[in-house]
Amino acid sequence: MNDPAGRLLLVDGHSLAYRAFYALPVENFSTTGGQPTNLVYGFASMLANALRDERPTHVAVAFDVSRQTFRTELFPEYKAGRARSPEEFGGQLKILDDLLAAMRIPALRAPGHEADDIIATLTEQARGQGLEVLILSGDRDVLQLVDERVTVLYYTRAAEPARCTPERVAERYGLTPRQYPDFAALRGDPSDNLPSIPGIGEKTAAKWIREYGSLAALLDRADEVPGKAGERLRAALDTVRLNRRLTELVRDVDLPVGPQDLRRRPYDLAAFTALLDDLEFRNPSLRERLFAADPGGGRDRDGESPTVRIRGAELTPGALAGWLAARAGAPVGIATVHEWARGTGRVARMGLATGDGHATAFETGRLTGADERALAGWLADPAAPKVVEDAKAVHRVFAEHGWRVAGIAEDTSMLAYLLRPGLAAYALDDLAGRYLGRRPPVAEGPQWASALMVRARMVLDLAGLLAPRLEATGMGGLLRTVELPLAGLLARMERTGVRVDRRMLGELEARFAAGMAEAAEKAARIVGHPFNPGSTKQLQRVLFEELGLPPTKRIKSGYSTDADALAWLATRTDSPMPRVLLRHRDIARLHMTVAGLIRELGDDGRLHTSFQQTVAATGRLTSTEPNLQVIPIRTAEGRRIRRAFVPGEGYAELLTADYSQLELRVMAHLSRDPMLLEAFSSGEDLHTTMAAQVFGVAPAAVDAGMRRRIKAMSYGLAYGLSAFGLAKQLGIPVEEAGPLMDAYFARFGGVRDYLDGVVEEARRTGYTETILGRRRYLPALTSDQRQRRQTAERMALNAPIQGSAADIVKLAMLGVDAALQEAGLRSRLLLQVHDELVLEVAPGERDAVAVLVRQRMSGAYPLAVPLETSVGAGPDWDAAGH
DNA sequence: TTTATGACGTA
DNA sequence: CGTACGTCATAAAC
Repeated sequence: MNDPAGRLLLVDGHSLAYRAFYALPVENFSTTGGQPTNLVYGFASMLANALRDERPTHVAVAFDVSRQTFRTELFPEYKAGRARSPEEFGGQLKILDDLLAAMRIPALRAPGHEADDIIATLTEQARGQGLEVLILSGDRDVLQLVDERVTVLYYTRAAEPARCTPERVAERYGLTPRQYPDFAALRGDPSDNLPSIPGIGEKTAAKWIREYGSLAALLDRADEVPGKAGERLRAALDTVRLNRRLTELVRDVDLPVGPQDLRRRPYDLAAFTALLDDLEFRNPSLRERLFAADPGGGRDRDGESPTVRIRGAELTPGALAGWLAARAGAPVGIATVHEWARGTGRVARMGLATGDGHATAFETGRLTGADERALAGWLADPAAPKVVEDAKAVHRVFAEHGWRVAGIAEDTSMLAYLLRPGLAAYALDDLAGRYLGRRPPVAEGPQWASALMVRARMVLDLAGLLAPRLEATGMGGLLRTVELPLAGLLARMERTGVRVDRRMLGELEARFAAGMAEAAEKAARIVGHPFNPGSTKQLQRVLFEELGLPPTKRIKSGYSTDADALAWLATRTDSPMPRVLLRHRDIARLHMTVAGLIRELGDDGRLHTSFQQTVAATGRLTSTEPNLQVIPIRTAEGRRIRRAFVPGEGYAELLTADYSQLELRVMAHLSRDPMLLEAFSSGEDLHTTMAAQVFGVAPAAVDAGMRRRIKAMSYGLAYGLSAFGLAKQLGIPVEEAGPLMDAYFARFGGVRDYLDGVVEEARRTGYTETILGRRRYLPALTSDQRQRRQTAERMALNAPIQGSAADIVKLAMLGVDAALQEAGLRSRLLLQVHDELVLEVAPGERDAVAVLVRQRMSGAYPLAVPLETSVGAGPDWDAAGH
């Protein structure tokens, strides 16, 4: 049904918001910052579906302004008795306004009137202009507007709204739409608090309206209505008349816009994507539906850049050398397509673009020999500035061709990460919408060449936008002297990988699998039937129902079965079950780790992890596929896995070097607490020295328990530990933990002052800062929700400590790598595990490497306390540890 | 098939 | 009611 005049979709905003809010459990929908999003999510989803299914040419959303309307003037009890909406409701309505603004959909409000009245008014006007009207609502009052050209999409709990046409209304109520408000007035409406007539229900009300044709006719002839029901009607005439005035929708509200002003417009893509990111809406289906509903198409046409038309074409063979030479010295944006995913593989195709509007694209496999040499030379030229989307990936993929890359001047993902860490993703496709208001074309299919040119230009434009912002925040140096050089180093480490003994891993896998089976059988014997100990749900049934063990901590799905809970159960019962389950957990965990390593192992017998440089909000690196930062170390069985990490062909040993108490030293440096500084310079065991201070005894008199408590508190403080948490950690009553903290701060008060000060300053400025100026923004610090605010406070006091430690380790990595090269050694960095570096040592280089690593690590950054590094070497990772 | 949850390893 | 992560298996939703 295509209508030249168009289709107008009118949405009852409050009604839809209300449905969304109660349809989706608020506890499942909130950002990591604690902002509830269930309402916005549900609303966006319903709206996106309606836009997709109805394809309206015009759209508006109407909202109630407040409860004060002409109806409450007439009838103060109108809608009284409705439960006050929870606080999460109103807050999300504000976000809804932002969402609609970004989608360029008008949000209409009219003081003194309800959303329904606005809808009725626009419907009336649209009817006059020949528009088809669709009304999306969960409120039946709008049914009175239905006619041949006006359909109500009535939202119930069902997934799809019901299409209410005149036929449907007749079917459902036996009434015409015009008769609906008559019927509603007679019946009353509990949700609007309209009184009903005792004894008169839906059936009678509908019958009367049908018989008499209208409410007016019925009331005129009220005397003729027979029986008890007639008496009741006559007793309630005033009520019914009032009801009728309340149910009639106003069709001439004074509005600043008419239907013609509601024509759909392209999204404000920058605002729109930024909002989706802020809300942490990552559901691809929702995102896709919302983008698909953008009348702007959400996608750029080929060949156009934000500011200029790109002049370029797929490269003629032999032309690349000339193209590059003509642009000598100018920053060139690069976009690539790899042969396989994960930032690895060779480069299949690439696009290049400069700021003057020139661009080109080509397949690397079809370059002439001269072009290939020109490209390799240009890539390796530090004086040829390159602007890329992901420097580490660029280093890695070009290395597959044997080409070294130098002169990377900007990296858009790094820029965006430093400017705003903690976002879900920093790929071009994520950033372009937010910052350029455009969506990059997909570099596939017949249009790949122009798409790559546009993408390359977008990379360049994005960097042009972000780089000045980064300079303004003082993080330019961090980018250029730490992160960009580190990207090259990480690419090398990833490509190198770490050798593992496949056979040893295979044996461990079998051993752990057997151990799991054994523990599972033991558990089955105890309860009398087999079950899956890996299933939390089955575990809960076995423990708390079948064995009747005492309840543990409550979680969403019942009672917790985590290690703490099982250990507690073990002390509370004679049943061997908790211990068997703990054993099963341990082995299952080890099995999983080993199986994962085996799966990731390449044909070269080495594990090539990926280091993520733009994930952790504090500035740390992370490791994925496999995650080599979580290889077990605490138990003997776990360390067996470390023994499988060995030096590769041509190398003699592994060497590990780690910082001692790096975060505590950072805390001492940042707080300048005199006692803590002194404790570090004494050279004695740190925790013992501190315990002696706190407990007021000689260091020799400090026992293991005292030391343990102080150590736990020192580390805990850097995480925002409370007395309650400390008590739980140490297994002591809160009444003991409080005084312990007081005693600690009596000696190390500077630490407390510092931690308080960090939070205070972050609240003022909106962000925390590390020693290298790396920022973390924490807007939740000023939240009026306590829980949210306190979480942000803990993040605020931890971020400078963890982040500065990360800064130092990154500096150390660069220092170590540079020193190895300067010394002409073959030994090389393999892994970083937060405060530990793992190297592969060439024969005969161990002592030189040990000295150099210690020097560079301890000298990475001057702190107010010495940076101590311990170094060990051995035939495997476990043996190298200390 | 995809997404959410609980659990747990590391620093 | 202690920060920062990634991975897995299971269960639920689809």
